Amino acid sequence: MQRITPQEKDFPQWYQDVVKEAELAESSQVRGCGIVKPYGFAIWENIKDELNRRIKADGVENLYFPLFLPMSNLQAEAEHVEGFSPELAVVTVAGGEELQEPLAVRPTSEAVMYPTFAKWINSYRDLPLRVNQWANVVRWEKRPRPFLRWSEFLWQEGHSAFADKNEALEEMWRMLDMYREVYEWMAIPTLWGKKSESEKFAGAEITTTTEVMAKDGKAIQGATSHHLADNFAKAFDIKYLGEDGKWHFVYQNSWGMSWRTLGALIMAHGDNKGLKLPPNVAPTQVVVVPIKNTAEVSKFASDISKALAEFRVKVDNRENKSPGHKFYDWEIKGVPIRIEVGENEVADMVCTVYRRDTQEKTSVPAQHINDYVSDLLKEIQDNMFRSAKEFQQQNIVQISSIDEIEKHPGKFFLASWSEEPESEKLLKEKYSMVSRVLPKEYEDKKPTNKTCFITGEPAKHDWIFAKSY
RNA sequence: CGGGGUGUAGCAUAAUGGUAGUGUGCACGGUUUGGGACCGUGUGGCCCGGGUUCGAUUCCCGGCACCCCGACCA
Repeated sequence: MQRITPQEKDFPQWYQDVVKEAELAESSQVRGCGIVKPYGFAIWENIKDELNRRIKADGVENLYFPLFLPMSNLQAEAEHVEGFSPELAVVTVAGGEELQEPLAVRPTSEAVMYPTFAKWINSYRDLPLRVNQWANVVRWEKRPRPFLRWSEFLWQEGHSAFADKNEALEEMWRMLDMYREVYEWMAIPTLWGKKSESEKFAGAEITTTTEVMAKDGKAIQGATSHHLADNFAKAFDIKYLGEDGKWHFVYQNSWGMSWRTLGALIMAHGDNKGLKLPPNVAPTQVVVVPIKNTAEVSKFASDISKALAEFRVKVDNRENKSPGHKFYDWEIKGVPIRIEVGENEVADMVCTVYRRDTQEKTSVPAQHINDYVSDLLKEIQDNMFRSAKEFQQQNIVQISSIDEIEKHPGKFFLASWSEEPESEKLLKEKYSMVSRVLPKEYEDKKPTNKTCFITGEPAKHDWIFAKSY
């Protein structure tokens, strides 16, 4: 029975199948709002814990601001309101009464937090202010997709204010580095750097991004770190009295990563057997499957799991499921290592170890199982990153003319670009593709070609282009 | 918001103007267990409103919901 559509047949369907069959999430009664099931949420919690640890280690404090904000707050920053109005959810009635001023449900919290920042910040001694919140936000998107673009989603959003613009810029890049490292911790390589003018966050001066390549060659915007300059400071009147005795506007950043990371994780690693999880993120790193439920085999399985207690290990003791059924279940869920134990293993005092990434089976003496698993988890983690990196590099095609795009469906493109907004519009109309990122490593380099691949005008930098989710 | 499609059991599906069938799941009993076990018993269903008709799950009209394609999308 084929429960998962092969990737090569219909990639979006494969994705939906994996989300369902791996029991990550399901849809709810409200269109576009998803229910994250325990297995999916456990993965998110692992990512979240890792990210939260890094955020705190960088000296940022967690706090919490409300879900609602007065509509007028959003209108303070012109580009910001223009960018977010179309996807707002608005409350007009509360407590049985029509509200005098409607309340927006936050689509992001700049306009929620910054009026308060204006109160908190008075002196240069109050800077830098660096805070973060874990929260839900709502963006009523036209076409939702599980994890990647649900109407409501969980994320963290960091917000900071500095006296010095350069200090702010340093932080923006440092936070982007943090996101890149978290992705690498998930065995996912990213392409990272600046966004183009048209792809910037509404209200930002600079948006930086980590772009992930899905297995179908589409891009996923993995996390973003923005420099807001003094745009919001002026809109919300956030200023401080400097050492010079004069008033100055602050320079601000905001940076966020959502559970879209799960979508990236699924699409960057998954195969036709289902999800494939790197050990760092896997809620269960090792599953022990007893082939038979005899007393001896059960005891052996239990002993093995005790020997592996330092890892996230689980014994699948379900009595009414055949071994084959259990194998499929854990493969769909992407558990990195499966240990099969039956009468043969008991007799020989060995474990049959299956690794999800390469699908290989090995026989390992029971007394060495802990060392073996310890090494193998590291090896799987490294191997998954290596193969994802290799895949990424093999699927970036360098082109010098826009016409070459149609010869390479499902690829990323590296091309020298004039950075003209009009040329990006043309690219979008013709190939439904936009710029994804100006990789940091190319920012200070001359472009490979002198002329723009779209317009033929002088090129400024080499950029990455791709279709996106 | 434009174009197309679909609403039948928890899920997946079939047939039908006259008592709605199958698979799967679920529950119970038994036999099983080295790649999605088997037998038996049981559980459970026609999106909403109106019209035509002796009779509508079926035909017609309206509504609502969801899915797909497009536009939109830190």
